[in-house]
This record gives sequence, structure tokens and C-alpha cells, in this order.
Amino acid sequence: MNVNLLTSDSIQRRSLHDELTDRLRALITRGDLAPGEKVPEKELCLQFGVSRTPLREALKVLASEGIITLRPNRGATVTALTVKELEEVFPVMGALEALSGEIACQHITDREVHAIHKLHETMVGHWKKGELQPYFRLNQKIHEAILEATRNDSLKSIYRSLSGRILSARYIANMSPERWAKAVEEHEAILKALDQRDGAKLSKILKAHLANKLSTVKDWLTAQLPR
Amino acid sequence: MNVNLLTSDSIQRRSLHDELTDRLRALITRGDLAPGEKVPEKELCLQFGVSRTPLREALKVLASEGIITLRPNRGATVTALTVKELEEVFPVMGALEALSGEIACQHITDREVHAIHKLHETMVGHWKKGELQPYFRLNQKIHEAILEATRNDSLKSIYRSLSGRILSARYIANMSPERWAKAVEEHEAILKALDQRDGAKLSKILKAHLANKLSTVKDWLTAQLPR
DNA sequence: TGAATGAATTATGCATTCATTATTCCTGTA
DNA sequence: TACAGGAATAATGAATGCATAATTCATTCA
Repeated sequence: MNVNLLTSDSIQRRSLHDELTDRLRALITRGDLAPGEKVPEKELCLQFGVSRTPLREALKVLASEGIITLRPNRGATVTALTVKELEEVFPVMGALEALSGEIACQHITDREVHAIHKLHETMVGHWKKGELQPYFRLNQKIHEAILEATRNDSLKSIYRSLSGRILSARYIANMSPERWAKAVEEHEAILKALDQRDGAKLSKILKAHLANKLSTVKDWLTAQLPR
Repeated sequence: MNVNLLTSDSIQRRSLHDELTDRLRALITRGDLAPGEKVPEKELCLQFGVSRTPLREALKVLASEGIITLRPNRGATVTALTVKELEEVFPVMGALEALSGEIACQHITDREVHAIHKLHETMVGHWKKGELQPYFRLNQKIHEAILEATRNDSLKSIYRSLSGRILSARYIANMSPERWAKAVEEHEAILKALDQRDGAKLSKILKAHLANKLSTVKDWLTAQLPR
């Protein structure tokens, strides 16, 4: 939200808290601030060279996004993703992905579909070489491209804010070779549905695709936090 | 978000900005602050007897929810709902409603279904008497009850935050007698699907129900802002 | 009269300060 | 030694203060 899509000639001046919100979000999604960790207000002020006021404003926003948790008089901590939360959020993501597939098929251009094919090819290359991180990056880009094709700014911003909450989990997740192969297979099906502009089919595949992703991430998370 | 579902015996102490966020949200959804209107920082500080700091924190949060719009150095205004945004948000709401219907059928108890029947009866009473506002309130309650039955806190909070953005529009909307009758009819179908715990069917009905609601609200909005 | 320019006023963004609450560390006692 | 109590310290929450940007208003000139 608060997306400032100004025309290119207007002078760009963001407020500090806005800038800080992005910086902090990046810090968290990149894992520089680990889940469960305390957010060191003072240090970050020093690091960014700002006072506490704009930083705290940014923290409030991130808290409302669910990325950090604010406990009165006890400061902020990076929200630790629980299995319960994962199980709750993924179906929602699935519904939104399904919707985005459906809408995207109504608007997507040949050019865009072609671009996605290109991304897919590169992604398959990474898969063959077993490069997980680059694979995930491309994977993410493909889903972003579909989202973009919906021409629905609200959907985009809602999806992204939700996605931000589980991004760390999605990136770090490890995959068994079978699951990975299956994910690639699903992506092939996604492409086919896109080619045919078959919104209903794409919708179904994306929903299932995300459901599979959930079990992958869940396995990984339970392995990480075994207690 | 930021739902504080503490156990009843814990001491409730909310921070000012949290309290203020709710108060301001209420002010806006109730229409005391009209869409497009400027949010008078100073006045509100006086009114609530707080300094600008917590109030501004609350404004940042509301801005991230999309309820108000923040322009750097020019203050906050209540976000005016455009037709475009309505058309964007409603499909998302539809997808979430559909999902909630699907999940609700898996968990809802007989007791809850019965309560919804009761709400429905009352609602139909209001319809027969042509009482639009009470009808809307009950309508809202029914959808809330379905949402509650999902047992999915994340879905609940996402739906509510989205719902807040268009609440004003949903409440004030006028309806033609035909549309209203059709809406009631759809509600009958919702009940039937709930009785049968038919998630797929309920999902479909809810999605269509919301699509119809969109055209109602759109008609009303275009009538309001004819320019 | 009306547009344009600049001064006065106001609003906004951010830093600083102060009060309150949590946390840590130390001391004394069982 | 282990624990309880309390002082010292650090953090958090909120108010105030200050600098800068926006707005309003009055004045000038065409």
C-alpha cells in the first residue's frame, strides 16, 4: 500500500518514515533481522541516522502488516511464523493466486505471456543445475508477472503485503527432488493454461500449486523448529 | 490486524496509538469524517486529549490500511473510494468470501448454523418492513458468523481490513426492490448450502453474491458522484 | 479588475525531552 | 548457595519544541 506511482517527471520526495518502512521490511525479509528477534530501536536509529519518531512510525506500520509484533512497553520483535499461521495464510494466498490467474487471463498480452515463457526457461535451467535460490527468484518473478497482468492494483498490494509475511519461509524452504520436479511440472501446466487464456484452469492449477508449496514449507519449518 | 485476543484475566493496557487507530477508524467508517475530507490533526488531538505523536502513528497505520491517504507535507485525507477501486476490491472480497464459505463448511457447528438461521429470520423481517439499515447490519452479522466459523484468524483479519475499506459504501448503498429481493434469495441459498455443509456450493454462491453486491454499490456510487 | 509576487500564518516532519515501565544487577537473608 | 527484594539502568510511550514546507492573505502592477 501507499504505493507512490507518480509520473516520472514529478519530483520524488518521500518522507523518512515511508523510506524507513521499506528499509526495515527489506531488513526483515532478507533475514538480517531473524524471526523472533528483538527489533533494536536505538541501534537502528543510529544505523539509519534518524530519530526515534519516524522509526517508531515505521514500526507501527510494519506491525499493522503483521511483519513485526508490538507488545506494549516491551518493544517490537520480528513476528515468528508459526505452523498455525502458515496453515492459515496459505489458503488465503491460494485464493488470491487463483483469482489473479483468472483475471490475468482476461488481460494478459502475447508479449507478457512470451516474457513469462522466457522466465520459465531460465527457471528450468536453474532447476536442472540444482540452484535453489535463483530458482526461487525466477519462480517469484513469474508469479509477479501474472499478478501484474491482472491490472488490479488493489489485488497486487494485498497479495504483496500477504506475501511479505511469509516471504522468508518461501525463500529458504528446502525441497525434495520429487517435490521440486512436481513444482516444475505444475509450472508447465501454468504456462499451458496461460497460452490458452484458460482462466478457470489456471485458477485451479495455481490454487493446487500453492497448496503443495504449503506442505513443502511446512515440512521445512517443522524441521527447523522441531520442538 | 494487531488483534489483541488476550486471555480474560490479563490486565488490559493498550497503548494510545492503538486505541486511537480504532477510534479514528470508527470515526471514518461511521462517516463522521467523510471521504475526501482532510483529517484535522490538531483538532483530533484536542478532541482526544493526546499529543500529535500517537495520533500521527495511528494515521500511519490507517494509511497502510488504505483508509486514509498521506501526501508528504500535505497531511492526511480520508481515502475517497473510486469506482475503479471498488471494481478492484470486490473481486478480492469475493475470492475471500468464497474461501471463507469453503472453510467454514468444514468446521461450523450445528449450533452456529442455527444461530445464522436466527439472524437470517430477523434479517428477512427487516427486508419485509423495508428497513435498509437494520437489514445491512444483520447481513453483515451473517457474513461475520461465516467468517468466524472458518477458525482462521489470518483470513478473518485480512477480510476485515479489506472490508473496512469499503464498509461505508456497503452500508449506505441503496437497493432497488428487485435487487434486494434477489439478495434475500441468495441468502436463502447460502443457508441451504450451509445446512448441507456443501463448501463448493457455498463458495460459488458467496462469490456471485458479492459480484451482485458490486453492481449495486457501483450504481449507487455513480449516482452519488455523477460528474 | 485580475493575475502575480511576497509576507504572514499555519501545518507538517522530525528531533528532543520527559515520565513511566521493564529489566538488570546487586545486596542481604534464609 | 539460592532466592527475594530493591536500587540502578535501560527501554518505551508520549509530549513538547523546532525547522521546513505549504497555504493563505495582502499587496502590487498590468
